[in-house]
Amino acid sequence: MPAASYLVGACWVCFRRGLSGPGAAGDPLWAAAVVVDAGRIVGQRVVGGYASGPYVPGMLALRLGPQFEDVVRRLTPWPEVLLLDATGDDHPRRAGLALHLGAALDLPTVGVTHRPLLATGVWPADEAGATSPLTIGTDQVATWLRTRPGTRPLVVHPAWRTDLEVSVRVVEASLAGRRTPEPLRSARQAARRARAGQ
DNA sequence: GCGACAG
DNA sequence: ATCTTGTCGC
Repeated sequence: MPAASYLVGACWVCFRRGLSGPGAAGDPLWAAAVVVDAGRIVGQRVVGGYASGPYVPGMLALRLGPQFEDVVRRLTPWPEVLLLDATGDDHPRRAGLALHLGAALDLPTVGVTHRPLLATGVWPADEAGATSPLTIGTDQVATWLRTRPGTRPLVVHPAWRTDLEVSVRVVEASLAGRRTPEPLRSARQAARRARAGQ
């Protein structure tokens, strides 16, 4: 039997260039979602829309939740896991957007961010694959992951139906030699391309 | 009062 | 998010 396809999805939202500060409801945006199979894009959707509210730390879902849900629902084929720039348990109410979106879509999710929201932890060694825990109190809620030497580590957040171990494994498997997982890069590129067309 | 603060 | 600037390395 052939090896099973491993379909990894990702979604991204970008705003008009030059927008600064927290923004507001009604900000024009472009949302993109992709599905990648062994490094190849096998599904892609892009949609224009408007922000539901301003950006407030801890309430990202109120700004972008409906837009992410809308674009991902249009995706075919359906991925096995979805990556997005958001947190899971690293949140004031242990309910970051990655958790919300996975629950709403009944789809396993993994958050990937540049920095933690509340959690703290020392950076891992400067070697590919090095990790260190990010904790809130005594609970590990996310993992620092050095995806490439000499670059800032990423924060990997377990979210809907994923755990600390699986989330790191999914991210490492989708790096394709870059610092950022390839599906997320593709989704960002698709959103920006749509923006450029307007 | 001041800085921090997923995107 | 998005912008700018500067630096390092291939």
